Amino acid sequence: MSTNSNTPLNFLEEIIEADLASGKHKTILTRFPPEPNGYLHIGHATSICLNFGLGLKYGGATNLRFDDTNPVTEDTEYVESIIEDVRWLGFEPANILYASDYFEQLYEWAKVLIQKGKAYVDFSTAEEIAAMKGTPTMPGQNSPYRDTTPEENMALFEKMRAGEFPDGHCTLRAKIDMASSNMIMRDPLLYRIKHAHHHRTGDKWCIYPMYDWAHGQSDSIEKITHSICTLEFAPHRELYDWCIEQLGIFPSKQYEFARRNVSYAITSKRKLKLLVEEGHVRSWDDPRMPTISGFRRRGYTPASIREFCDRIGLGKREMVADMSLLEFCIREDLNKIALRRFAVLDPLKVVITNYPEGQTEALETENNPEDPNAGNRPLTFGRELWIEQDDFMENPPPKYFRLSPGGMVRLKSAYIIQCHDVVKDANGHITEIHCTYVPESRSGQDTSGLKPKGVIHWLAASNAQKAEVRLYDRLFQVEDPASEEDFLATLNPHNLQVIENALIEPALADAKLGERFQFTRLGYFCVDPDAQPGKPVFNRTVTLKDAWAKEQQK
RNA sequence: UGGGUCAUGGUGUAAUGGUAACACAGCAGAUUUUGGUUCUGUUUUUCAGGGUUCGAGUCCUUGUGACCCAACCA
Repeated sequence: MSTNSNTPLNFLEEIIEADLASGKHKTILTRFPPEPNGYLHIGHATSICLNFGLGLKYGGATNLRFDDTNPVTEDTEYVESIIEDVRWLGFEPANILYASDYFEQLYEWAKVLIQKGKAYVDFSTAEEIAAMKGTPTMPGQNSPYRDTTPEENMALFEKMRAGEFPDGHCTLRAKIDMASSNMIMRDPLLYRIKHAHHHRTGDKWCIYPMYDWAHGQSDSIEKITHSICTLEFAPHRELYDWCIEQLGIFPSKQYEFARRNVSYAITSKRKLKLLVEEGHVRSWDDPRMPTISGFRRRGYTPASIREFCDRIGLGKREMVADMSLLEFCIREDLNKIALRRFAVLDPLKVVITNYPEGQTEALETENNPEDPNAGNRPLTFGRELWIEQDDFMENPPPKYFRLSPGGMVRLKSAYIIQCHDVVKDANGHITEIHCTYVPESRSGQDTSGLKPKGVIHWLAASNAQKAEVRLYDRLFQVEDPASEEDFLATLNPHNLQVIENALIEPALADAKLGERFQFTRLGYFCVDPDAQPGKPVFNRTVTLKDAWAKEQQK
């Protein structure tokens, strides 16, 4: 989160600064409250950056609190991955807490409500409750159990806890207003019976609080000052405030912002799960997945994701941020820090006919032109080289300034070469090209006076190594796959291209997990966890901007 | 025919009654031993009607449109 005072404040920052200025709060405390029932995705990342960012910006703090009130969907596996993802993004929670830590307190508070005549045990079925709920335009009807005495309710609620009723036999409901124009206020359910094993409390409980009874009170217990959630919870705010007021506890306040979506991505838990289960991707951390673990494996840096979250802004209207902004952020970050390396993904052999057979020569090139401190590395030049197929055309179109028959090109950090022969097989496919090099054009001591426009990367056949390279493209072909009737039909068939036998320079052969590189002229790449000693595997994080590809599309 | 939230370029976000701006994307050019980076220029904007005002994206009013709410999910 930027602390630049020149940047305009978003509406939450305005609220916080007003609260701080008025003395309503001396410091702020926010929270990120995931339910541990799935893996975190880019949408969660924006919420994490928002909550932790505000805590940091205003010298406050942020809790990570698991909203673990529904034991049938939750698991410690998710707890662990969520903690890992939050830390990977670069944030350290002030406290790692669980709504389940507050079950006893929430139970006591429910009894307070019962004593006040503000809650009752309802034996209606789910269907009956739904039928009595009314509709947005018609008031609901009171439950026949609504006027049970506090004494009776207290005994019944204790029986609920004691396990004397089966699942779904009854619920505890707040007694508010069945005619409220806000559907949420029509006697909301507070507790339901679930004889289920909870990942933290085990079999201690068979009644579990609903979101509305757990969330606000958990905020209050932790003395959260600004409880930030998405817009769909706006109608819940009335109930949030009602509960806190009935109990007379610390008045945490809820503020809503619009969920921040990203184009070409999907954030529905169900749909993400489908992609994994049906094998459209390999796993939850597949580099094509919009999960935080997917972005991590893809090679995105935490800084780039934080920068993206800062740049997309914040508001209260439905929005879809451009994936191209995320790509801009990762390129911007990696351009500064990634070491440059040569790799040839689609090799074409070049023979330098005027270079002595068996001879090699040591050259040098910069590790990162954006960072003088990154130093240099050695390259080996020789008679036989590899270049990209794309960097040679027998019949080049206008504006093509790479290699072609009779044409000249600079081999980066080496010599200028000129093509004089194209060798083809019986089918007419080019098998290799023959060139001459200009001995006096050696980089750094060029006296040739030649200025070819094209500069291409290359590898010496004598020491090029093999590697597997995985090229990823957008998972979906449409900007908003979630709105499609069949989102699977919009999967990009070319979202993954595996190159088994790419060639890399020796300096890349022992790259370690977590290292990121720019493959010169190709894009940014990182080491995949599938890599083994002697068998490197690289993922393409993002391509470089490609003005030539754009020119060709015209 | 209820309530809530919202409406500014292609996408986002500012402008808090006083010249509609910034970023990304796009386009054009300069530089470049990465068709990268960097730099310069540039196309495109206030949902509609009415009103208040010297002056309205902003205030009032009437519409229109979008999203959310009738889970023993969060």
